[in-house]
Amino acid sequence: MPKQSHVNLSRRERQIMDVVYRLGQASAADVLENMPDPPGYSAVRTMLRLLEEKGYLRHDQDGPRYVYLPTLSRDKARQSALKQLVQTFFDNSTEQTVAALLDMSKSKMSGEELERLSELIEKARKEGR
Amino acid sequence: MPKQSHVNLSRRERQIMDVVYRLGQASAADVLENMPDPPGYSAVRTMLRLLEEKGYLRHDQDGPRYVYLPTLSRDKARQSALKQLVQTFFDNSTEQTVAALLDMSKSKMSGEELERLSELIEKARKEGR
DNA sequence: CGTTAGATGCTAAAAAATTAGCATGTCGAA
DNA sequence: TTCGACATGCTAATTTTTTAGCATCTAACG
Repeated sequence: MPKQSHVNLSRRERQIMDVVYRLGQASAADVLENMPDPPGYSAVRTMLRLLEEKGYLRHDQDGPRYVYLPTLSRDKARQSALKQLVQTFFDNSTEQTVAALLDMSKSKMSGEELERLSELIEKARKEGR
Repeated sequence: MPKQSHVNLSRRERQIMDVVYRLGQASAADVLENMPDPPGYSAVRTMLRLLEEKGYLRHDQDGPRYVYLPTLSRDKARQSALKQLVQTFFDNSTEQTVAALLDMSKSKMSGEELERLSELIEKARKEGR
């Protein structure tokens, strides 16, 4: 079993990373507001500092406060999260995963969205040849 | 922020749940073999017991040994994991998620698979009207 | 210029997670 | 039947995570 860095976060660390990825970037206060069962402000700040020490986050100065950003690009993080999920829950089958996604959200998707997806697949098919 | 049960697992708990979901069911030894940076056998057994206590797993007796299974159906677990991922990394956009999946794996997908996906989308479009 | 609101740095205590160890039970083969 | 391999049950110690508190700094505003 190779180790996956993403999998090595503790519970709070992961919760915080999720918030940061969701928001793109976040101050301690932002994180606090967007966390389930939030601890104190101080606790959040400590975790952010730790995550930075461990290399998962970096911060920019925004006036008086720090704004934290992931060091791993959203794109890479997406890929790695998707891969992990597809492996764990869908036997590594992209097809099954897409099927589940469609099934979950088809009622919420517009015709245009479905149209665009259709085109994406067509493109993939052509490139495959 | 509502709390998501899946998000409340500790690191080891999550690693173990992932293995169990991946395998469908697993003995302590199975889990051990399929874990990154595995601890001792004893530690794994303890976690399995705890996860059962907390209601995430149940066990069947298989001859002399326990085989653990998730209490939440794979289907529900899939949905919940997908939802969480789509929210965190794809701005809640199914379209973007599917696009990323295709992009990640189009080279590995057969023509038939792509064909079937195409049909799935057609079906969703028709149902949408 | 001085005060205040809100930020950080650092440290240490409290709580939770993780691990290992030992006693015990059971099944199958010699 | 007895032994060995391999389970489990339970408990306790260790390690990591998680939290809070206090001292200090900074920017903005009256």
